[in-house]
Amino acid sequence: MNEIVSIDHFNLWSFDLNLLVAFDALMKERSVTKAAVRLKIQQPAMSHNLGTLRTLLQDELFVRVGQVMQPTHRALRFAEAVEQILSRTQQAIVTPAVFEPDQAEQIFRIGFSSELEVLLVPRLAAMLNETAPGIKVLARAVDPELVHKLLDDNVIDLGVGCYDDGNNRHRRTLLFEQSLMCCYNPELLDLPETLDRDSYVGLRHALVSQKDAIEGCIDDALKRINVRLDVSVAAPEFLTVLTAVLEAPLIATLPTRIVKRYAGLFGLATAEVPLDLTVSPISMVWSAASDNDPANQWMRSQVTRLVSAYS
DNA sequence: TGGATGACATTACCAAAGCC
DNA sequence: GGCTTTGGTAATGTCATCCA
Repeated sequence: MNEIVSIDHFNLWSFDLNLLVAFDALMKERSVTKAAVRLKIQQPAMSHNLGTLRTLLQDELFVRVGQVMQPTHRALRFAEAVEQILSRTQQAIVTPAVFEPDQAEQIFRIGFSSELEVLLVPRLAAMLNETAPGIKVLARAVDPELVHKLLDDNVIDLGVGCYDDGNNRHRRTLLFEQSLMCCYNPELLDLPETLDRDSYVGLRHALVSQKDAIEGCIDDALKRINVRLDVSVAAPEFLTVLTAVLEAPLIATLPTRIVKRYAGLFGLATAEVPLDLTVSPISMVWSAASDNDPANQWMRSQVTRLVSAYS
């Protein structure tokens, strides 16, 4: 088993690694002049390189035998290591960075607003299980006000939710516009099929809130139209809000996608929101530093594809 | 003929000073 | 405090030449 040796950067810095290239050329050509031609430098420059190598390695390295520069025993041993170093370095330089999802082993940390977490994570899990079994997703609810800091601190790789542009360290793409619907338990609330504004405002409400404010995520939209709701329950998870509505005579105002997907499962009735509520669109945000990272690019494309399947 | 060496030119690096 | 400019120094390369 190879011993792992820590790199002494200071000593390597003081040793010009181009000397290894010069040494390799000398080994292959067995001639200072031909080695110089190979590296497209003049013969004296190569001679200087050989002189420096002789000083650093405290060995003649090459001795002239007739027309040939014959390597010493020390040079022959050194050559094996140099060959490996240069060939691996060249391979690392010329091999483009590619991301192979079926081979990759990686954990993606994605911050979601709770609607997107509920809608996307199950499909993301199914997709990864099928096409990229080594990739895992660590999902977490992220406050819109914190998402850019979490990206900066490398706590999350992507954010998907109701997020703004951030600054020039961040990138954002719009995924879809949001709309809202209401749902309630028809056994606890006797409401007409079409709700009017006064009836809606007069009810007790359950809302999703990832902030301290009980008015929840639609707080700004309500303020714009000068409406205040009587909020009985505000919780960060949609599931909590849906079960609250199931148990209590409350009405929930939630993203249309959530209502259409889960209201039926809970036996809840649905209704249009009788207010002109304009809420922020759903975006995906990431750090500029990971903009060209193939793995991050791949995950962004997968999220975009899964989201478009809902549209 | 081919490697080694001295003189000179160019380039890179570093530290100090000035500016915002 | 951070960035840019400037001048000094060291490293590196080329040319010319010497020597084995």
